[in-house]
Amino acid sequence: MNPRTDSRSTRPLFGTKESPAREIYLLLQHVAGAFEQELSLVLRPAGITPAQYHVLRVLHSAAADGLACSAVAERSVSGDPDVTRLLDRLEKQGWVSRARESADRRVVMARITNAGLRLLGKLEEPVAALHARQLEGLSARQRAAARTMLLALEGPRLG
Amino acid sequence: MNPRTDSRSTRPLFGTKESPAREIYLLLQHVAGAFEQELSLVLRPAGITPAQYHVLRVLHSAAADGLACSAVAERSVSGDPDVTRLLDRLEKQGWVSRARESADRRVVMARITNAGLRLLGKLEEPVAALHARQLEGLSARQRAAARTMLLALEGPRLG
DNA sequence: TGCCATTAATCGTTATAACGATTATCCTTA
DNA sequence: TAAGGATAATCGTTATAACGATTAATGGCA
Repeated sequence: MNPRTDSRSTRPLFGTKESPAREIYLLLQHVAGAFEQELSLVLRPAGITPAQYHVLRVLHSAAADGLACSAVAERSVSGDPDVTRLLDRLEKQGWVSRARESADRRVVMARITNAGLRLLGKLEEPVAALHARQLEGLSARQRAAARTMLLALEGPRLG
Repeated sequence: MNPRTDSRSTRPLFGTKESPAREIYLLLQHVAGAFEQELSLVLRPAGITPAQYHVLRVLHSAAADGLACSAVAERSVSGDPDVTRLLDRLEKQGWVSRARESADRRVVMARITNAGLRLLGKLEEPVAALHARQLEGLSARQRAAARTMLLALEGPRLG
């Protein structure tokens, strides 16, 4: 592993005199950032980013029907404010195709291509292995608790 | 709240047929992203980003001694690969100062200015309020569990 | 002492994120 | 049915992130 990305492995934890709430905030950002960085390393040989990978999976679950660009944005992890250009890049690489609807000509449907499906197939195993490794510090019981907790943190935002 | 940032409040959750490990990964990214976005809104009037705010706090805890740029990078939440230009921006706004060491002329020490300290002072209350609100979905017991869990997730990375 | 590996920070460049404004299409209703 | 508001996607621009290469200074060692 190169020294740049490795630096995150041995970085000292941030100050100990943070408020409890801020400590949790920082830990959360730290873990989420490390996980995403690790995923990006796994995806790099395929030439896609974590956000692009997630969109491909979303489109996969929509299958042949495709999904309107706005629907893709809504399901995006980061509420991507610019799905258009993210799809531009995926389309240029041949992983998705886009077509304007005939019914409502405002909407553009995005679909994953066969090449995109093959790409997801190749990535499935290494990505699953990564996630397994990332969670290996938690017992099965702790994982269930983690899920509950994250849903509780997300919940307040859902109105 | 504007419609752009509000979209994240009502976004449907991602697909239900994800693997357990991936579901946790997505929840984690989702919550971390939402929290950071909310912090960025609180910081916006002050003209700084969450990463810059964190660096200012790190420098604050280092007080007058200052901190080498490399030390700042190590303590950065995202292992910032380009602290130089982040500090450039903070310096241009007057929140930090930099000076090359006389002992070892390779290292550049960064220090927070008095203006930077005043800025942190003004931000302290709104940021604390935000974090309190973000965690209001968790009981005190759950917060302790969350901290333990996040440390367990981070731990494996520390060798 | 002079050389070379190492370390600290910066810089050049490309890619992506973020924000606002714009265009095209549709829907409602007066 | 024509006008005005709403919605979908795109585009223009600026700022930041990411990556690699480079420069400057140090320390060890023949």
